[in-house]
Amino acid sequence: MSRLPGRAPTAPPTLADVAERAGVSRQTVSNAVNNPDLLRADTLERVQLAIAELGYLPNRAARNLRTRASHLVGLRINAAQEGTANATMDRFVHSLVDASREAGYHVLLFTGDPLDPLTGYDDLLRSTAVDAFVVTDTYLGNPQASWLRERRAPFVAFGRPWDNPSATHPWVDVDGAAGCELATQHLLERGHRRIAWIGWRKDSWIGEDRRSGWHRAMKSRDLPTTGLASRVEDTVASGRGASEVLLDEAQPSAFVCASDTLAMGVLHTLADRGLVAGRDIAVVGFDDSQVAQVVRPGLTSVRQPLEEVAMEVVKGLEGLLGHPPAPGRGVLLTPTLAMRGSS
Amino acid sequence: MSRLPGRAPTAPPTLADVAERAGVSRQTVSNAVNNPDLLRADTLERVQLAIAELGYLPNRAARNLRTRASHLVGLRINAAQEGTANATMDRFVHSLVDASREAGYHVLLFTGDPLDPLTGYDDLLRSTAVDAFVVTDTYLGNPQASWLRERRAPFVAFGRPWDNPSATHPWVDVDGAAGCELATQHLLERGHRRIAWIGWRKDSWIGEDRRSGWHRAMKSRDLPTTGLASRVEDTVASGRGASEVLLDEAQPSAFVCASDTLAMGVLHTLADRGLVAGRDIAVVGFDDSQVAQVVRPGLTSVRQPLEEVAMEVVKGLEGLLGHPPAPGRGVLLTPTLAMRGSS
DNA sequence: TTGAAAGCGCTAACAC
DNA sequence: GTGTTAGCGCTTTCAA
Repeated sequence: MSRLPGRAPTAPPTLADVAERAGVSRQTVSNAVNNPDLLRADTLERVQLAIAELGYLPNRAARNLRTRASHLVGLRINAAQEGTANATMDRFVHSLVDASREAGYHVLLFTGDPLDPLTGYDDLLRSTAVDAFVVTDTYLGNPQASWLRERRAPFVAFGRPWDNPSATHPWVDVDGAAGCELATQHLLERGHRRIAWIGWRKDSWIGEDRRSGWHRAMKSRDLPTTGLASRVEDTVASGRGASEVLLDEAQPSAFVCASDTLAMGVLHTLADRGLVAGRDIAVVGFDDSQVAQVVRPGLTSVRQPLEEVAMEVVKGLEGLLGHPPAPGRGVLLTPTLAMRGSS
Repeated sequence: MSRLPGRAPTAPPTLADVAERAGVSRQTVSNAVNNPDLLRADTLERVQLAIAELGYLPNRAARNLRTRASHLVGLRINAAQEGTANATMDRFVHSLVDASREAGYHVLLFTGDPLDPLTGYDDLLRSTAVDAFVVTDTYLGNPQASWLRERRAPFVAFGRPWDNPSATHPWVDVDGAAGCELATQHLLERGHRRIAWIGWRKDSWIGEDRRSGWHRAMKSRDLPTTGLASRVEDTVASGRGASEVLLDEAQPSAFVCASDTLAMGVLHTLADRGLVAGRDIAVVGFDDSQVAQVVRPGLTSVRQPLEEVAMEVVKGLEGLLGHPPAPGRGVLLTPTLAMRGSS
């Protein structure tokens, strides 16, 4: 197999290698790869044979340089919080990697200062390391959105632009209110009437959204909600404390929680008091975490369709990066309820 | 700000832009970035000023093409298994991304067929998309190792070459035997004498290694192990079943498990029988998963030092990719014990 | 339908 | 110390 001089014996074959072997010019090989219909059938076949024999694959760097695209999508991940029962991000990452591959993209991970939502984005952007971003940490609104927009950086958000409903960037989100409504209805169907809510502090858009689903379901049956709601931090201890107070002061027969973490707190309280989850008191969480799946007696939980989210995110990316660009709009997906022993 | 003709107004500045602004040649700018000590102080300052004013950052694709390096590390992730209590991979990913950044690398994620350990690697390698791989799924030995080695692909493994102790590639692993020995000793110190083991089937190298730690600790005190060990699948149900049998037939006062998943099964059995974990029977798991952290009464668990693992992996990568290459060898790290209510 | 020329932005090698 | 030249491997004109 002849090679250009000066190449290391292990260097991957280049266009020129294939061209030489197939007896055509380099451009013809390029066309065979990128615009096969331009070639005559027999030429194409010859080139493809050479490609297969050599195991040729286009050099990414060269292609990236020439096409001004990296086929890389940047995703910023924050360290998973210990002591909580949330693995949303991880399930999403897996799904995103899968969905991206089918669209010809790879996912590039980076980290940033959890307190500064912007770190990390800038460097990747200016060095043209990625074609676009997937932005996930929109729980506090997203300053990234306007920042990225200013810089004309393509991005799709997992999470609504809570703080700016008129934002025009593509986003995908899961309808937390619908999820909690589903959870509450499930409990109503089971005969519960005094259903308590344990959620997050009022400054969390997501928390208030989820709460509204519980509230809506209760109101649709003209059931009271006063005194049945609590807003706390997202920790097991807070969920435990809140459920103790609610149990004492409002006698609920069921709890809907904004997270599995809080729901675990409720399970602790029940066990402390010799109550059995699912028999004496029903509990529903949110996220369908591993914890929900393995804890006794199984925690019923709202499950986000993250595979779908990832697919929609990638659709959005394809729109953004396509020729011509076809910017998508917001997509809201409905979660499901994973039912287990706790209800 | 003058620009070369034909550039889109949003295109990032290039070396040429900086050179023009600073009144030097392009090469000098390149040197200012890559070999600052070659420049005279005042020239350097002038160039750096221009770089700052323009917000210049070298174009990755161009640099990659020229240097034949992508500064990307490939990591294959498999879908997290639902219904288990294992988040090792996710904690590792976070740590790896962090450690890599400090070394100037980014992590590129890809997926593969869980049944075929090789899919995904080949394409990235042949398209020179990554400089190296981090290989993690070595639980069945690692066919990737010899395959990657054959292709002269640099890689560092998280996991020992169980099936080939003479393998020469760099690897980092956590001493599971030491972890389980630690766990068992902890229980011995608490006064337990009949300590049972629940682990994985015999074809798991990792499982046998962990088991050996329990065995060693027991033997060091001349305690019997016969009838006290069980080998099952890594599911909650299996852990539950195994613990029922052991409890009936061997009357252990404590369990050491090869995973938190199995330990959760034990907790189920205890609850079924009205026994209290940590008071009546002690339980220790392995992985320090979220589940261990939030379940009642807290599951004592062996915690892998994944941050350290990631750092060592990156050290290995730096050695492999450095000039000259300094291939590292195996590194074995010792886990710690996260103590909680279950013991 | 195929080939020749140019150039993406950068850095290695060498000349000044 | 600084500038000039060449070329990494590819795709995009445009000509044949």
